[in-house]
Amino acid sequence: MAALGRPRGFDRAVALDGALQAFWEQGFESTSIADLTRRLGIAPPSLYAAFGDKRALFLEVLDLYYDRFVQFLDETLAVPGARRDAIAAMLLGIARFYSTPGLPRGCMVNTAAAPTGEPILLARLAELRSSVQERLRRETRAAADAGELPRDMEPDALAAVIWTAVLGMSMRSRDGADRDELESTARLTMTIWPPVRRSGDQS
Amino acid sequence: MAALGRPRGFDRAVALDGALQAFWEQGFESTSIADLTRRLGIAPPSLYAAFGDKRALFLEVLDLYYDRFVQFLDETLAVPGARRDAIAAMLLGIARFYSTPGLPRGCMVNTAAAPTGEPILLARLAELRSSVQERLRRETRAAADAGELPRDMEPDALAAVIWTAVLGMSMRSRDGADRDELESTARLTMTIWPPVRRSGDQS
DNA sequence: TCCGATCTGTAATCGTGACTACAGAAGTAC
DNA sequence: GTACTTCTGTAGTCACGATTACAGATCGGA
Repeated sequence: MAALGRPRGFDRAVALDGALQAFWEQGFESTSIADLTRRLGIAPPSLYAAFGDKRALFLEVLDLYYDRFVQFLDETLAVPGARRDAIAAMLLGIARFYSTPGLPRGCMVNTAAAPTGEPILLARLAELRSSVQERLRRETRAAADAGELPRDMEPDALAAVIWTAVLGMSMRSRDGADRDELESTARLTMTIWPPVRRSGDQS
Repeated sequence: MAALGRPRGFDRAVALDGALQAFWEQGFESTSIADLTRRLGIAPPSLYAAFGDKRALFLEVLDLYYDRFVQFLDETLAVPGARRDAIAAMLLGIARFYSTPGLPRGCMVNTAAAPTGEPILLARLAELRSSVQERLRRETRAAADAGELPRDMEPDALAAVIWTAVLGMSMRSRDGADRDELESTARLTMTIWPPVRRSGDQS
């Protein structure tokens, strides 16, 4: 099980996390290999041996980021009770996530990385966004099935508005919006969806 | 009045419009000088003589784009009647603008151009966004002064939500959302702001 | 017609950034 | 200890893209 040859002189997971920070802050294009080697304290050949080229490293970083984000979604949406409350909590949680001290501003998938002229990376980013949007649609459809939506409200249209708010909050965070402002937007956005008292509800 | 020396062999305004298209579609970084000279049909020295360097050209393009956008805002918001109706029309107009056939998708200031590593350009873009956001705030404050807002609704928070929708719609347009979807989002977003019957209103 | 001024096209220059050749170091297996 | 394998550090290579030098072209004015 022990690896043959000289062992790697750095922790791969730590390096990947460092690359995540760098790409998240500066995006794909303006994060140079020199930036990465300086930040991670390893020389270019080590980087290339461990992760492949810059694109492959970025894709791996994306997966890491996305997995964490999905885990957050799962935890937030798993709470029992009205779907509306879970989604409201999720939107508020995203507002807070986008304004977490110590983390880069906004969402890496939405705003930070825009590698124009890198079709493969752009496609992957779009795929991840699409996946989250689809997840939101599942939630609002479930809410509709549970009778939590007003009769004239399309679940897909509701999901689209919420998704639009997520994207917009990410950009506003990049532009310097503070936590209070984002939370306010999250709350106000949810007023689109009036709580529908279901037959049998208390209070 | 006639210029001295050999006259320019191309129309400066047409070239500027071509550069606008190119930057809008591809962003600053991945639009190369070669792209521009090919598209505009002029050689590099002519481009540099007419516009200065790439950054200066981009800034001039930005001004052109922004002036047109502000003109659109002015026209849409100048209609008499309830401010809410004007703002709803503006949001709907933006949804349509972001999905205009023949134009690049989304807003150039919001999404297309993200010249990471170009602080001056980033600052200018942020400045333009901030300016539009401030414009929205003026509108919602005016609406509040006119008694069009519910008592517990902060005009700045309302402006922030609308601005968030603008940013989000721009990104969704880039991701392929069609006109119907964006219009639906614009309408649903405005349900945040319930029309308040003012004393003396008819119907 | 001749001159100075300005534009145009070709073909460089020049810097930057991704990527790698190579020599040495540091492990395991025998 | 020796052979084999894999990592590390230095110092490149190589391509690409912004920018410009230079020679020729085209204009108004004398």
